[in-house]
Amino acid sequence: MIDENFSLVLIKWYNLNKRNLPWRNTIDPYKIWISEIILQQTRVEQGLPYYNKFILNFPNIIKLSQAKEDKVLKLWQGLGYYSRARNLHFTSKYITEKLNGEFPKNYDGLIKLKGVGKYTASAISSFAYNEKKAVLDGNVFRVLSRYFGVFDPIDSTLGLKLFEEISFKNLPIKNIATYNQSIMEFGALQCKPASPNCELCPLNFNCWAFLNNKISSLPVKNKKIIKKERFFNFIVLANEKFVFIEKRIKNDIWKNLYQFPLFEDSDLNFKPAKDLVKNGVLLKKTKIKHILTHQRLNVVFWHYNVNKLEKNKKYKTIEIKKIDQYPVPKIVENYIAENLRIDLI
DNA sequence: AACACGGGGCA
DNA sequence: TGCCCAGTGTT
Repeated sequence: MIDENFSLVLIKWYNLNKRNLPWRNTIDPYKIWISEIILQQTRVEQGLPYYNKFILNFPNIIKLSQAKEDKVLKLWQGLGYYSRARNLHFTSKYITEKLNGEFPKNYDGLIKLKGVGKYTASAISSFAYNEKKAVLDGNVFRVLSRYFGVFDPIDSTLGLKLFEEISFKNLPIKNIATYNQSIMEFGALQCKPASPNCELCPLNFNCWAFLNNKISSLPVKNKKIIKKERFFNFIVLANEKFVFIEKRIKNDIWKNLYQFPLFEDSDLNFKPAKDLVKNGVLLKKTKIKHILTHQRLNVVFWHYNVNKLEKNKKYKTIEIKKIDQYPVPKIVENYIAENLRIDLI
């Protein structure tokens, strides 16, 4: 499955239709790296403001390596998949301390970095160094499967090998970087997942899926995701000035983010332990459903007002006005915004 | 090979 | 609701 015309058409389309994105105006591997990590499983529109914030706060790898993890996670707050931020920070220190501050200059060096897999190593090595590597992301799977009519599941081992072969064989002789950008941009803007406008597609004259009316069945994916039901009870224990928080340290969602003291239960019948909330007055009880990719969270915020916040071994007592320094999950951020920053207490 | 990991947008 | 998004690390 090789089409000599394929890459030429895509590059031509790209030059006419590409968006102006900040990471495309640089060959600084650091900035390209940041953008690629941010964009993993994330739409350009969602990631763009985070990229700008990141580069503003950490213009180079030294600055990132010197930062506290809390600050890195705070800048990442709301973007999800927080291991990306932790690995980004870890790798910045690794490059600064162990690689003498020098960014790896090829695919083989890049792929060894934590948080950098096949896709990202291909992207950085082609964009920054014009190395001959084909990017293979969600967009590319979609474009290739439709154009060449490939029904092998993209999440199977055999399917993956086949797509790697097809994508590599269709690389142009030169302009690897531009071609890789082209096929991804084409997937994002033209060959969209749902209802693409194939009538005005520059590849429609030779697109297998279009010619066979199979656009909506490609690409093929095997696995279905199962949602786990969980029951979270956050105890917001506060007086006028202070509140308890804790850090999530287990290998679970939101690792290394902060939250109000959490009591996870197996159903909705939770009641806060008396010794924790003694002398407290229940001001408000807020129930919220929070849907993640793999989990359905049933969250209850139990908001208690107390006169005095006694020292607690398990929890950290912080000033409410300083709570914005701590990275928190989106649902906690929402609660803070609606209940703690305004004059409720 | 299968699974865990967030949050938002769209049909 | 279910699927997808510039995927990767762990088990």
